[in-house]
Amino acid sequence: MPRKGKPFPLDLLFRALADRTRLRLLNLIADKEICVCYFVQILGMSQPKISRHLAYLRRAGIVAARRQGRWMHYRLVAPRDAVASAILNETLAHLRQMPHMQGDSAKLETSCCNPDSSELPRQAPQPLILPVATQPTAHGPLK
Amino acid sequence: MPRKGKPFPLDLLFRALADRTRLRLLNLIADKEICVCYFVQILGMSQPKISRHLAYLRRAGIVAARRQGRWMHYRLVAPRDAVASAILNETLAHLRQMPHMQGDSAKLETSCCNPDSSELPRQAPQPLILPVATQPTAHGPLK
DNA sequence: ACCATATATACGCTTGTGCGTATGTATTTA
DNA sequence: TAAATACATACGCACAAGCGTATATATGGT
Repeated sequence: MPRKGKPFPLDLLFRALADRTRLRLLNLIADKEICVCYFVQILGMSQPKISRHLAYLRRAGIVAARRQGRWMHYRLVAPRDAVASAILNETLAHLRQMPHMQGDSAKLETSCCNPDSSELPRQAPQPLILPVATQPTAHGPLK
Repeated sequence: MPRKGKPFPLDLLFRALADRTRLRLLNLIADKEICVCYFVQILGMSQPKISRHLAYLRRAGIVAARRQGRWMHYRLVAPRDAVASAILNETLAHLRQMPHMQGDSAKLETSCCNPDSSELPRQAPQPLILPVATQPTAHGPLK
């Protein structure tokens, strides 16, 4: 259950959701931790643009980052506020229904961070399998 | 059931929801048609500010207006997109739970558009009772 | 016709947002 | 230590948002 901490203002959450790119990022990130380079490749956008939107989501308290070597993995985190958390989860559930978003998710399956496997000792980063407690599922609550 | 018309972009809906004043307006309007003068009195904000936010919501296709004499009554309308409509309804349901919003709703019960009843032939405007089909309830879908 | 009322809109300002581009920072590899 | 990689951030710009103030518009009353 999401705890009821500081009164996370709802309009802050909605501002974070009020951008098409950020919605695509959130949909991709909804199921599992994802590396920045995947976002760049799947959305076909510049790395600074992706990074800035991720920073926006991070400041909004919706995602968190974890460093693994050179790579940064982003994951969802539940807003402190119960209502905000519920709305976020409901939104993510709806996003999964949209064809456009499903297209992104499909690309995630077949894509790799470094497509040119010429120098393959450096593998594409794989997301950590987090403990279930902090690993939100597609349908369930964020915890 | 909400029809699936033009692909109402979700980020547009979220931009409309990304403002504290607009959220308060939507919460007040959720149950029944409300006159602008009520908004002004309950939220304690300037009339142009209220009017501008209502215009914003109108342009976003979330509310509609009806003129009755000098007064303008605003009501909710369902976005053409099914997902947008669902998220809006879920958001409204959550708003009703928030103490701050309940405070606004409580004021609506005891407030009147023209508190100085010295010249009372001109009564405060009462909302029309619309047919059920276009009158969204607090819990149910917007139609 | 004239005035009052209710609401909408225009104007000027400040702040926030999104973006491309360039540069900074952390980490690994040679 | 130097170069390369992955990512973050700073800068400048164009534009949208939000606000107070002033003004326009529409309706009703006299």
